[in-house]
Amino acid sequence: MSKRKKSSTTNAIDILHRRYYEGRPERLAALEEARANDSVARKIAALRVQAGLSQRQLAKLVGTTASVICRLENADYEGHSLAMLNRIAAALNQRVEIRFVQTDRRLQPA
Amino acid sequence: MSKRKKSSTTNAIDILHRRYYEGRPERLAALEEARANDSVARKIAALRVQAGLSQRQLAKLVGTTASVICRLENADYEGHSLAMLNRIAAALNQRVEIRFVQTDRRLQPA
DNA sequence: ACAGCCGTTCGCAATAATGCGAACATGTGC
DNA sequence: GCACATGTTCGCATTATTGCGAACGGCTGT
Repeated sequence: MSKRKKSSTTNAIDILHRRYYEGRPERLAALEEARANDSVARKIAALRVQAGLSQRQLAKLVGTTASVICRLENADYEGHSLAMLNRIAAALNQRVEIRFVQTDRRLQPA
Repeated sequence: MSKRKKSSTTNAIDILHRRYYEGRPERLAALEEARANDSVARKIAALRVQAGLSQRQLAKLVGTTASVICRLENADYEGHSLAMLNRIAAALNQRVEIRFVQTDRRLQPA
């Protein structure tokens, strides 16, 4: 595990990444979790809008209320369950697919 | 849910599908949910074995106990949460990726 | 102004997942 | 037999998510 800095990076994100996350599994996990939550929230919202539904309409299809949908579409929400994702997916004629992908290599800029 | 259903009839699955699932969103959802749960359970187990870890070892990495891991690896378990999946993924140097894919047409055995 | 729909936030009860230890059955090697 | 490790199931306390109504601000059209 060499620590030599090989590339003279001018990218601030890389620097910040090295400083705050590299070698800190907990922080990396928290980062990934936040990213995942945001991603899921956005996907739900996108799917709903794409289907031309309001939160209340989707809520009715899913069998819940608008406040619940709103909560799910919030990027900061951390309570996503597969059960709920499946219910939403089923209501929108979709299915949820879950994959585990390696994160060994460096992450690329979004 | 039955795992082995290899009949000689080529359209038995189609017939059963039409009879029990078509036009019944609730049953379709339940079917998909069972399939998804089984899939997730298997993926967790596969990842753990692939990493050469026992349930207790993974539990320690994740920050829980072996009984919890065992529960997660059970195909009938319905309580999968993104939080737990992320914890497991992080412990195994992976990240969870979620996708919604359309299931408009007839579903096909993988 | 009014009615209507939109997304959003709050609070709280009810439900469900997690956390944890204990115990069991199985298999392996000493 | 014994010790050890594995996967498994059970019960129960703790924690978190869901369910639901109510209310708010914003926006549109009448």
